[in-house]
Amino acid sequence: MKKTLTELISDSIRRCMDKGLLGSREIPPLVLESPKEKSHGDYATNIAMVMAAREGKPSQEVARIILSRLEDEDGVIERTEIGGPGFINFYLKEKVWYSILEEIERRGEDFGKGKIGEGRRVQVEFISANPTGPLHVGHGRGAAIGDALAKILEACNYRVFREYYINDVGSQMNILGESILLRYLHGLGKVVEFPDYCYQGDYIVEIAKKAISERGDEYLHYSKEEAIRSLASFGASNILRGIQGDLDQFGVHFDGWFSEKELYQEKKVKRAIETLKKRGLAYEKDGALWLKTSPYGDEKDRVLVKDNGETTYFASDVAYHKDKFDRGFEVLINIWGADHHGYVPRMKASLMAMGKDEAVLKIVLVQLVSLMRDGKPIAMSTRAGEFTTLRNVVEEVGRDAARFFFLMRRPDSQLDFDLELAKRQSNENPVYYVQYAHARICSIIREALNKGIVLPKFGDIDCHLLNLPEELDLLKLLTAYPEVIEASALSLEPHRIPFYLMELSSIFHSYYNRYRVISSELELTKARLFFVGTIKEVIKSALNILGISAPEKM
RNA sequence: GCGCCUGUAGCUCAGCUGGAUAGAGCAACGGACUUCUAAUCCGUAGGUUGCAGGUUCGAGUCCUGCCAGGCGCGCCA
Repeated sequence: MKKTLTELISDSIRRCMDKGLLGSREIPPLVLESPKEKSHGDYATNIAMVMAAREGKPSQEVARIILSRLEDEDGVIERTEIGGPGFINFYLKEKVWYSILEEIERRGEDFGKGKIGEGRRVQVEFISANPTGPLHVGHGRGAAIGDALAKILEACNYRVFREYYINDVGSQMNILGESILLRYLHGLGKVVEFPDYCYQGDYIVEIAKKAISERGDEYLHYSKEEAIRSLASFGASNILRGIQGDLDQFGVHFDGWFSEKELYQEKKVKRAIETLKKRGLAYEKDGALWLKTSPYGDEKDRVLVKDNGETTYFASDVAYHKDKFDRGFEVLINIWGADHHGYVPRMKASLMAMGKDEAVLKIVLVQLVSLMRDGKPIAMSTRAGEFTTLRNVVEEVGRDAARFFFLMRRPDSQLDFDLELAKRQSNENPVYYVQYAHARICSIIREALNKGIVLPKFGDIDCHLLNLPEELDLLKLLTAYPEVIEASALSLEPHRIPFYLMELSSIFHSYYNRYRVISSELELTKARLFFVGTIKEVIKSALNILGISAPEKM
């Protein structure tokens, strides 16, 4: 609807310019908003005020000129007015809102989907936690956001590929191997010291036990280096399986798992470095090889190959991102923990060094999660790490509540996650509030069927019976649903959808308490029954995008 | 020291990319179940948008400087 109206207005402005009524040549970006105040119409635009300065005329007059050439062929506009400092307010005819009901029926599960993606291939890389331990709540937030964004983009006609980058190379792998080896030796009765820098969690002990039961004392015959390397790889694959299990339980599935180790095995890091050298963007200094990132906005150049011949983590990342492009992705979205934000400029710079536009890489920074219980923070030490795993949280509060809580806030604001609140089945908990609205509608429909009422189609109802203020508000919200999805996709902000759901549910609950859907008046019953059915569909669709279930009974 | 993020009601947070009188939920108080699910609803109260300037018709939103909190500034990953 917004789109239709926007076109009407810009057509009008164009006509005014053609006839010389307006002096400007270009139409500034047209902003159409739904005013909070109902007395300001269904939609309002500030275009006259924006143009006023350029035109050298008072904004009210500009507004009058624009309105004078407005041609509403389809007859969607009830009336217009010029308000306040020069807003143009539009009041639409009721029939406009009813048309959404027909659209929801016609498009079914596709309602809400848009096409701004134009089939572009986008890769969403998220979580990408090192395989050195189980996922914690912070990863959970990244997982929920990454997965929801992927679904949002899919709904906007992007072709989405979800990928997990496995950081299975480097010093943390050595530490993993060493940690397991020490537990392994201890398990075989050797006396060992367990240093602070090693991974402390009990899962390391479990992996060591597993190594013992599967391989016996085999590793005792290896050299220390050999044993560490072998146990690191044994441990990493075990931990990775655990991570996959955790994600499965959380309902997150990847299209691809990309191993850093394979990046090296396939010589992709070396080749990426060669490419950069050829472009004259890598140079040697102090025995190391540097990438010129500073010309592209980074504060200094970065090392690709250390003076000892080893490549840096940055080098693999450069190669990894080059590989993403080589695989044909047009847009890259990385979900990162906010503690990596210092890394953003150099990553973007490296893309520019490869001749890419930095805008094709979008990095969503996700802030920390503070776990709480009844308003009190839970200590997050590595030592007491057990309770902060994603698995434990999901087991305690459930998948739906966990997802909703993770998605409720803007990614870049810190999140307080209260376990007791997430479990509580009461009005303090927004998850159930939304799901309950869905279940209630299902219940109404069940009741109607019990009474032998045939579920109506759009063609069977008289929409004009739906003229209560609550009904019109709900219709307007349903109309806005596709716009919410699109805005989430453009801003990469999934939290807009939980907020939309809470608002929709709120008006529905209020409507439910005040009026009856099933009554003795058959025509009214039919109209309302169809109407609440469309609300149910939209709630279900939105929950589905968030990866949350829409129960029919609660 | 430099950089990034955050600062909005007692608490947790929105605020549609600069719009009209800043909004929700929770907590508090008072009400509503013989009617499609009370995991709900209705009402009351709650604000110097961290502080000070600036930009303009108009600022929670943009620019500058402070203050507070978090994070980052490696030839670690």
